[in-house]
Amino acid sequence: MQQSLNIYNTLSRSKEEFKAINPPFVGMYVCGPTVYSDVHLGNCRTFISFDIIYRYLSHLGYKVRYVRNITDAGHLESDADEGEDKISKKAKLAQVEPMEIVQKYTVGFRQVMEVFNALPPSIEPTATGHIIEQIEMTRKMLENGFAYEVNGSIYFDVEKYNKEKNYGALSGRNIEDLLNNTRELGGQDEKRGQLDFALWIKAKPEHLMQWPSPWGMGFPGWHLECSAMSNKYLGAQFDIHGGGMDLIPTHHTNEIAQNIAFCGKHPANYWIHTNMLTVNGQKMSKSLGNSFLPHELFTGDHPLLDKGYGPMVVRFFMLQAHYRSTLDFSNEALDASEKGFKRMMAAYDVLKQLTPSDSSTSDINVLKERCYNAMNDDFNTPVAIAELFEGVRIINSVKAGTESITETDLITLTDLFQHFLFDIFGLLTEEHATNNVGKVIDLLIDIRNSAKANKDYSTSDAIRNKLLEIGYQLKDSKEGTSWTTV
RNA sequence: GGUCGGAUGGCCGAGUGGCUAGGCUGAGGUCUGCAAAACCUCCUACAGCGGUUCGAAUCCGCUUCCGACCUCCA
Repeated sequence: MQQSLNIYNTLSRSKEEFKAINPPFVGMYVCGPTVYSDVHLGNCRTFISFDIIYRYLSHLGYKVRYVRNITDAGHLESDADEGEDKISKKAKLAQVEPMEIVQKYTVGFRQVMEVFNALPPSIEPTATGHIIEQIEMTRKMLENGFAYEVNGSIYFDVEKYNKEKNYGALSGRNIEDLLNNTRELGGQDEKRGQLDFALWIKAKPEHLMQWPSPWGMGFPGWHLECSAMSNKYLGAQFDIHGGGMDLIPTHHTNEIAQNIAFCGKHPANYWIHTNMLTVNGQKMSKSLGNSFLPHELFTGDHPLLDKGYGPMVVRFFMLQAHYRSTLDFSNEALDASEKGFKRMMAAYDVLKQLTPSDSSTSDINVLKERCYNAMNDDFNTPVAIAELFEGVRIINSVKAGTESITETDLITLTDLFQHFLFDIFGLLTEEHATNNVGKVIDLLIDIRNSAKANKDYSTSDAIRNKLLEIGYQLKDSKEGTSWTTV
């Protein structure tokens, strides 16, 4: 068995054995959403991926402090540091308080996460709740000579930073290439260098969101809140920092620069980045207009969808691809996952009813080992699921009587399925019918059995077909008739 | 244009220098009054062209195509 957990680290571009700084404690920071609009499915994929990582680390016995921020200020319309704060802009359009926008989309985000059965993080701090920390950090960066003030705004001096440190360490780019390829953004001449970014932005009087600072009224730049909050809750150096891949070149690169400029320490040992969800091969994004909202997916109310899919089917679909691969979104792929998910869950129900024998025809311990090996290899959920499907085959074969399993192995297998399906993958069984419905169906099964005994097949078929129409499927077997919801 | 990453069977998706996942679909079979489910078997793929090697889909080079980032984006 592969004992150790290996994680692909963006910093080294290779898999590394995971070693916690202070075991059994693990600090993990994940960049959360900017709450100016609904989260779409691509956003969800990232948070579901980190939910799995959080769950697996916890399952292994780590005490994880999982910090995921809510960015509710500072995220500008463009990186020219000229535009308006995204939330401020939305608030003006809707003629509401910025905090109403923030509240609406924060609540919406949490609801969606709950529907996907993603565990809430240990701490969910907000940018507006940490203005003081951000001002303090900015002050320190000025003091350390990595930032400069222009007309009440503070900018980070990237070229100066890069003389002492490696600005492109995370993205793998060198600064000359970046300088040569930076597009002319225009309208921005306060900054000394093209790559410089704002730490603190002077607010115009009409700005809705602004706070007092040593440099006058203003608001913090995007990137800064994550540096400030990770530092506050996880310390200057912690174990894991994550987010979507699209954050690597700018947001995370700048975060690292800020933390180093602030205290000289690289914030995180392992940088984990999740890949994009695509639609017809293209990244799902708000600006491309190809994004799906979770409720559109659940109801099927979207031009690209033939039908709706349950949140657990979507979760299972996402787990069938590795988090570092792009995943393409289509009806066909969702259909396949839906069937696979139902088969998996049906097998779990069967598993609970199996009767043990004196010997096992399959090596359950090897199966278990394979499942853990898969997860230990950079959280390889698709391989782990493939192994579990081998378990499904065993379960169904034992039920059919073509294979057998000992009591010890049965316990191992049951634990394995429970741990993986529910604790680690975070799946939920679809709500089974209430007891009363179950009793009524059992009664109908009895009546149908009498009819069958009398060879009154028109009655027995009618019962089966009508039940199927309203969503309950009967399955005859040697042990009797069972039923499932469709 | 620059940087980086991909191209896997009908579809989705793992993986990897020799033992060639898995799900879905399709075909056949077993079971069954018939269905459904389940189980068994089959359809055996790695973009193209070279090279390294006893052996490559896996390593190297070139070509074609696709994507991401360089503008806000998980």
